[in-house]
Amino acid sequence: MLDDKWPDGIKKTRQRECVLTILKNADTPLTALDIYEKIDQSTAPVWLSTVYRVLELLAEKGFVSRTTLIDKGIMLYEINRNEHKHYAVCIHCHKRIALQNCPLEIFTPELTENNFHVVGHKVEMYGYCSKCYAEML
Amino acid sequence: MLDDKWPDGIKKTRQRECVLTILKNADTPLTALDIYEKIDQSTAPVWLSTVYRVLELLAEKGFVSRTTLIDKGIMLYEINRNEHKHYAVCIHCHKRIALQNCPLEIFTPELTENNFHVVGHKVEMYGYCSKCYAEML
DNA sequence: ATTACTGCAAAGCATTTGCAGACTG
DNA sequence: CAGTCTGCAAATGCTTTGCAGTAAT
Repeated sequence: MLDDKWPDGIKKTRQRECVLTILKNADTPLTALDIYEKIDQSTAPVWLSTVYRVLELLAEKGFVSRTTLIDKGIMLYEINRNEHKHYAVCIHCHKRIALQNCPLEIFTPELTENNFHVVGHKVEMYGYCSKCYAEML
Repeated sequence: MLDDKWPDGIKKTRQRECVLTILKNADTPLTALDIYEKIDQSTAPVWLSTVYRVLELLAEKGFVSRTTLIDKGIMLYEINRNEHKHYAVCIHCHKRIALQNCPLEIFTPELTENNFHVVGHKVEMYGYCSKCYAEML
């Protein structure tokens, strides 16, 4: 995906590849700042505002999807690999456990009834992971 | 719920009842500003920062739950009435259609396997409502 | 009376925007 | 070369915080 040429009038730049690579290698959704900090700023700097702009572009084009942290309203980005879109999120340590099942067809009849055209979806379960739950007892 | 006495050392105040009433009467999640604007500031003013503080308290105590708008990271609050927790959200006009089905038992085996203790959950479908979809064509 | 809560102002912080120079195709 | 993109700085806007006075138990 996007290894060679980018679509339309969208140019392939070092900064964009930088962000994309990090997202590809991530196994959990990242904040813009996370991504910024993973970039080696000493040799090939990429500004935080650029990271935001790249993320916005990628989201707009459908290459990444956005979520938010529960408590704070901080935006998280993850690459769309058509998997790992459902998580159990620990309220305490924010660890995310990817869930495999996707039962969303169950909503389909309701949605067609409303003439709603689905583009994406999000499922998150909130609670305590085993470790944090143990600590609380 | 909370009609009479409030729990623990938590005091019942005009401001808190104000916010709570608005949340109870709302049929869709609201932002802090929405709530602030619904309060009659000319006769019984409640400051926006107070609204935030009340919402934080209510969320902490489990009386309201939080969501966020998709594109912007703006927090939405809705009262926990153990229903209407699943929405189809229009990307364009932000209209929310409440969904009735809740197929989340499907996740249960995975969660117990991970020793994850569920407290809450959220399901949101993103797309275009019939009106906005028609406008786009 | 004690402790918690609110008004108010100011700070905090994630995100966005404007503009001039740099780079891509 | 034309049209995009990025560095950089400054602004924006939601949310939080500090403090002194006010109200609830």
